[in-house]
Amino acid sequence: MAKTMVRRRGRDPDVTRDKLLKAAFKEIYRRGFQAASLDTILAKAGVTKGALYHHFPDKASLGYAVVDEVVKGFLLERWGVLEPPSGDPVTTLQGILRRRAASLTAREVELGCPLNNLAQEMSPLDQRFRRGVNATFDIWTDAVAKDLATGQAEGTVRKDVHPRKIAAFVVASIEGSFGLAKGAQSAAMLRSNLEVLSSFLESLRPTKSKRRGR
Amino acid sequence: MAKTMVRRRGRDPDVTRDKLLKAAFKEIYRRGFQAASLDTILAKAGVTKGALYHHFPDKASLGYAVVDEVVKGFLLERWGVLEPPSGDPVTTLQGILRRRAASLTAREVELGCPLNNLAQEMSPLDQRFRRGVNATFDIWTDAVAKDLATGQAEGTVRKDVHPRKIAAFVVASIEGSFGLAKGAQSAAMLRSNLEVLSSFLESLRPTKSKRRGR
DNA sequence: TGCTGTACCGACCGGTTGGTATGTATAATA
DNA sequence: TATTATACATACCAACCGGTCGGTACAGCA
Repeated sequence: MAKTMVRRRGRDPDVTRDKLLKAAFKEIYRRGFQAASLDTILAKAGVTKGALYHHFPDKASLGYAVVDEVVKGFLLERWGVLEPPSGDPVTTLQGILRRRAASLTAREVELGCPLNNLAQEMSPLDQRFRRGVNATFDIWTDAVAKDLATGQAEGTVRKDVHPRKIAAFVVASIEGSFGLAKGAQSAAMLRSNLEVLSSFLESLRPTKSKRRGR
Repeated sequence: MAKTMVRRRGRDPDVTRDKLLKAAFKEIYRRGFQAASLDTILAKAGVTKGALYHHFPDKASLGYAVVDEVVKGFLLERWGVLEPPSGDPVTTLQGILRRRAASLTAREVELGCPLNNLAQEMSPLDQRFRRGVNATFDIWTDAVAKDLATGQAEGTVRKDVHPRKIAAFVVASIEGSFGLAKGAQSAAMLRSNLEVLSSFLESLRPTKSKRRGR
């Protein structure tokens, strides 16, 4: 009740911060972090420079916050990392791939994966960016690896696969596919690559022929 | 003889242009194209602004030239695209992967693939960059696809694989692997991913068991 | 020898950048 | 109600950016 009170002007720090984060994300997604203009972000957010520098000490910190509070959730949600595992991991992963392929937007094909963009641009230039971005990639990879390991325990995944290795490869292939498709501006290429990855996942299932008993 | 004459000062346009290209490549590789400073490039090349703008109409054109005349050759050479195909394509590709994994430099792991960097940064911002970068990716993909098709004709590659689809996936996986490894700053991760890719390639060979006839 | 075009030099320019300093209205507290 | 801290607003700044422009040095040709 006290929180929802009158609120003259835009004077709500949480809302202001959020507008900043959203606008910054869009601008960074479009032009990259270094080329992103604070004035543009400010104009888009409808906020002044004073407000920005009240909430963040500098441009870099705004970027870190965008990674931690916008991009991270965005990615984890889109790749089903937040959902609890169900059924065998190969089928689950293939389902995610299929759904992502079906729901691609033109903007996604044009601009690629926001997390990967930041990773490529900023990793060599700023350790904190690198760590922030990488932490998210690790969460994703770990989730996939864990699913695969569970699948092995349940007999839906071959015993000779190394879960972490395969998980890292899956993530790399996905990001690489987005990257190539972004260069080629081709949703078809992206879908095709995701299909090939899906067939690769298929090969992780145990071979049914022969050796029934042990 | 006339060409090798006295040459007072640095007054040799080809040499000057080359210094510009080399210095620009390094600076762009380090910081990205947009963040690359002409003054830094000039200082590194030991050339003045007048010389730069004599050889190139603007910064973008310098960038295009770097792609066409430096990065393209660099990449095609490193991935064996220029070498004539020999033996079965799977073994050849695996060999290239192994050699690349063995010869990785710290700088490569830190900065990633120069062509992919440019592709990710500039594709959405500049059509000419996009086309230039993409032309090289196409040459690479085509070469792999052609090898695979030849392999199919010679019986060393399964008939049910779609050469271009697989080739695109291979290139995407390689670039994705470099990208992830760059973020993680891990040569080990890169090597591991290339190994997984190698095992994927293995699966493209015809299955020897059963159906001997036909 | 004089002329012309190429290759280069470097001072300078307007615009944009991230960042700061000062001021002020509002909300919380005493 | 007085005081203080928060949450902005705005004017301003030095540094740097890509790009321009007038001048110069030299090479080849008439």
